[in-house]
Amino acid sequence: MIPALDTLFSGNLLLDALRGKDRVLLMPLLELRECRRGEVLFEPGEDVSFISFPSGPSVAALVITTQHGRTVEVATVGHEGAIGGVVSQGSLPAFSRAVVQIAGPMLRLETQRLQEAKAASPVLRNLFTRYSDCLLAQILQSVACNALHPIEERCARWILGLQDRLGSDMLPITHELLADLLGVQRSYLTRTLKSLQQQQLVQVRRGRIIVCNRPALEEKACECHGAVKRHFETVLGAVYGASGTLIALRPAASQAV
Amino acid sequence: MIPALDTLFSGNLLLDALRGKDRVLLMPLLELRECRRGEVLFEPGEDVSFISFPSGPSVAALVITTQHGRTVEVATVGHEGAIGGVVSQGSLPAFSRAVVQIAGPMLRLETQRLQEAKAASPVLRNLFTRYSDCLLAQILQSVACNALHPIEERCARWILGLQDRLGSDMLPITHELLADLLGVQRSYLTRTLKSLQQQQLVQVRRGRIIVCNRPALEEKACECHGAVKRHFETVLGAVYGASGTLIALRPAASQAV
DNA sequence: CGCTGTCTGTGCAATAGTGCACAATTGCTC
DNA sequence: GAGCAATTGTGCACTATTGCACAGACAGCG
Repeated sequence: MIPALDTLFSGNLLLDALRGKDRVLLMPLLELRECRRGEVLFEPGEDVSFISFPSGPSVAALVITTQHGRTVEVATVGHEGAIGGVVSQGSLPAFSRAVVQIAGPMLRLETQRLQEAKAASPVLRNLFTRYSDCLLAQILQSVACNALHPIEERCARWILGLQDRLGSDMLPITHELLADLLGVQRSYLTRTLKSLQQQQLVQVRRGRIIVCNRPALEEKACECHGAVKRHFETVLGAVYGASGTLIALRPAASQAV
Repeated sequence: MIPALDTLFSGNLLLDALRGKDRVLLMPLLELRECRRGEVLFEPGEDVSFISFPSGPSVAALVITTQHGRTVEVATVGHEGAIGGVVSQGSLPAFSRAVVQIAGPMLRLETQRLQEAKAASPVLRNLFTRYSDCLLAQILQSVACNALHPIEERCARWILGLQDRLGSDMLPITHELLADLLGVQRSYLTRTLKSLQQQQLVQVRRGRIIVCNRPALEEKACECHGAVKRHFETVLGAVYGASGTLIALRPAASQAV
């Protein structure tokens, strides 16, 4: 049905970690969709009927909008994971909105099918349990990050995260959008980016941010990026290691929920 | 072995929701422990070998400590839930620290035993899936809350949450501790509480905060308290309804992950 | 080329929160 | 009922961030 799925790599690390019959079980159930920026995968209150696996450079996010219309990103998911009922186990109403941040291909799987496949395969159960643990870790770290860290550090963290997912130095994003995701004023974010640029860490262009000096940017960013990455490595390192390698681990004491 | 467990109510709403053979399955596996404030249930990096069910007025929290020694609470759990591997499904290293905030009895269950019981009972699986979805909702909302809402509102939210769990107007907590949980300076929190007191919402006493005007406090608090409560009601309302009632729902559009 | 809409840069006043020092108060213990 | 340790109150200077207004720059399009 979908030709791309018979080739070896789907472009999603979770799926590409599958082998043998687990692969056979899941792959035929996937539907490939090209998603535009801003496309809503599900709204708060909806029953989430499908899971999306960002493939290649596409990125989706969970966002929360307040009564006053301000928004923040509460989780980001790229080709390292999946979004929609992964943590909340499907069949329950979504609490947040899911939006496509970086356009691109997404592999879509009905929640119901995933549940069945998990019921049939311990490997799948294990894989998704591990991923949702990592996603949770990311979210927990964000609670702390938003409470404690100044915008400049959080901005640097966010840029690192997106770069990891895109695998490119050029990040296609506007100040406006990034400000929304961080939950700050656009005009202040512009100043913050200016500051990062003056420190030679990034270059700011219309509609994109270019990473110039990744190591220095890691230095500038809060510890959150590294802490989450380490948890991914601990919990999913072996899995990802088998296919692509998302994670370049810096040796450090493991941090763990 | 533990006499209290044969009586009808454990003081934990999740456990008290159980009936018949599910109850019989789980109850004998519980160990009652009296926990002191500050007691650490598990540390980051540890394999979480047991789940704790706060009973009655006891409250535990997940907290994250940064490199610079600042801490924040990332989740709170009282008698409405359980802590430790509930979301992260056990057998994976904890990402955050779990600490007892309000001393009291906790029912403890080995993670392994819970997994076995869940394997044997669809009702248990359903119950814990629902609870972890709610806990996740709470955490997601906190990401947004910490990014967007000023301390006064967050402080009011936190007080409401603790009052719900304790079921009392008198909250035994110091400014120091609360400031840590909110991730702000103690001296600033003192001023914030002063302000709430001047608005007749609370009374501040040494080592405790007394709620004077709950409705007005709900008005002052950010929407986060209500949003999370509504999700609990949607997802677990029927369950809790069967035993105690944690949740006094205000009619409103449901918000949902 | 020139227009137009989007995106970015910047000025300025105001509020929120930090960081620290130290005084005042309270509850408890002996 | 004095003393001690923990807790709370407050002053002050400083930084972070908001909120808003508006000018300037860029990219694509006809």
